[in-house]
Amino acid sequence: MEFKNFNPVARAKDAAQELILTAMGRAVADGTLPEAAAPAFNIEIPGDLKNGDLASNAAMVGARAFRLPPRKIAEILVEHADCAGTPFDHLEVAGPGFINFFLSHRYFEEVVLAANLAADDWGRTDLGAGKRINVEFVSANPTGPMHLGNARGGALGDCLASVLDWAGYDVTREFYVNDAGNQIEKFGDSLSARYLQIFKGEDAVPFPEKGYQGEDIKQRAREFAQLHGDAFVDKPEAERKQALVDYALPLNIQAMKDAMEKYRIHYDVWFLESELHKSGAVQAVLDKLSALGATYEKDGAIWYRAGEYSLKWGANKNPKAGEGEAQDGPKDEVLVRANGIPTYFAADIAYHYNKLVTRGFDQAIDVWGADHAGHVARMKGSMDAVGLSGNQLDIVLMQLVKLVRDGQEVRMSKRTGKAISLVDLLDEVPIDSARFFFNQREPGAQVLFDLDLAVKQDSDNPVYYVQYAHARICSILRAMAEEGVQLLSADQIDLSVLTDENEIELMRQIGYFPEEIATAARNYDPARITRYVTNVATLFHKFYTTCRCKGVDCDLQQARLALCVAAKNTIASALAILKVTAPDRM
RNA sequence: GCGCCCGUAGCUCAGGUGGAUAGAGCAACUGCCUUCUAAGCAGUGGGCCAGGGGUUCGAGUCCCUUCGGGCGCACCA
Repeated sequence: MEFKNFNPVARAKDAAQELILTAMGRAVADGTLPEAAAPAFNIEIPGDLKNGDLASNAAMVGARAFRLPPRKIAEILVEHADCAGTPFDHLEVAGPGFINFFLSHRYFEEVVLAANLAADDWGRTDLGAGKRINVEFVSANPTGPMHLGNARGGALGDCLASVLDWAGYDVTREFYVNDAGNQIEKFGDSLSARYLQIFKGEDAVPFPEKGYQGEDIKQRAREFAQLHGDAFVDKPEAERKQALVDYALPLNIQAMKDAMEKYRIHYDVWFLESELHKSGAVQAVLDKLSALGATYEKDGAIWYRAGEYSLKWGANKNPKAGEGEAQDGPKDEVLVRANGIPTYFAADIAYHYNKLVTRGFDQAIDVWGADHAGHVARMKGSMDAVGLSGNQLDIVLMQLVKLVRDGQEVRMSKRTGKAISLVDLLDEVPIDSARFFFNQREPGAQVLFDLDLAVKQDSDNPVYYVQYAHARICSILRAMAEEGVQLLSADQIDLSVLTDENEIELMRQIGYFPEEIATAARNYDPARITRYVTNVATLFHKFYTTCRCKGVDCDLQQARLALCVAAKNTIASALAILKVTAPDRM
């Protein structure tokens, strides 16, 4: 049997579907059911496993079409179903007309086999069929240190990318560096003011009102002053600013790269916004929009006719539309300011055009903070406007992080620069803990990050619960090796002896792994993986306390060791997706 | 004011396209270490799924509404 891309759950569901359709056909053929089109029905995993391993509502939704009571239809279908050659042992009718499917033991044996033999690839599927996806995340401004929100965005984006990779997509991780435009101007103004203050005194040089207040700006200015002394004090402002930015920006970008690497995030691409301006890509996309009639001029600026493009993606209507704007559409957007400088929005359109056309990605995913929600509709709409499709760009909106310490919310302030930075966080909290925490909640849910809990090195911290399961398995394998027990290959072992309830439940959970990854990929929700791996750990701990490997008869011992290896491979792979370490001992 | 997200145990949260008796982890209480790691396991208590209407065989899930949180509505990014 080939276990590449094996997904037991998907296969069982397909088999169940097939089984019902075949039974329906037979029943119609022999006249027990009237001639009727097969209704659309579900195959699902029941909440209570007493109701079978899988269940279908086929009889209930077919009541109208077949003009018979649901239970009667269910009985007819079960009578006409043949489980031979399927993953099922038998079928039952229950409740108001559910058809419940009970898996054969062979199914569970195949799960153990697959998880052993596929080894590091257990869990992978070909759902994505090699489609090229670009996942862009964090993309923090290089003008200052990254904050807690970036930490969540990093963990989320990186794990989302992993999950897509495991689901068979060809994934590129990307960081968009905003090294151009307004905020770089502000960056330069701030640096210049701090530099001059060093030589002229803080009171003598006014700090720009909208400048960056952070200590990091002062630090860069001091470093620059140590290198160049007062050589730039009397230079023209533009020249001084340029020199300061040229000095500080690469250092800031490098600092972000270092922090991300420490956080175990490795980007395939660091994409510079400035390249889009230099290469003429921004101008090209402006020309294209203009040729397609999506722009107009007003008050010296070039505007984007948001209209139906944004509306299609759920944008607000603009209650006070100005002159030239559609009265019943969303607000139009400036692409090129009256001063001739393109806006961030213009560059962003060019950037996504670059992803989808120039670099030929099939799909782009952006992970954004919820504070950018207002940008979603017009960004997707602009893809339609340049002749692509808004469907090719998916935005994952992430709610912001609340930090709790000593039971108190720690307020973050961007303005004073007193926010807890990502670097501070990583100094204080173990990486395993941080990555696990940030992936416990779905993107749309607010995260409460409890610093005290994250730092704790005990069982209150859920990451250790999972890691401990892995370490325990390794410990069993070590103990067996010390006793001189030879591990047979899983396909040489009689797995039919694994009949304890705890063994069955562990095997069942292990079998969910590929489908769990696939669902996480489909829903862009890597938080499923932390919940899943916690479940596996729970079932392993139960198995551990009731089913011993040491001191049992040889056949049972081999079978249990194979189950241990299956659990170990599953936990290790799930943790690998999260980029959390899987220790051999604790 | 307009729009988006959210409201489930004391706390933090799960509950794929509506399904069978609403779950987990913390916290509280009670048990279990001469045997592969007790960072573990077993058990007890705890709920008008924010309130109110509707849709149907069936609603935590879908629709409307009220209340209560969060976030957006720039020639910022």
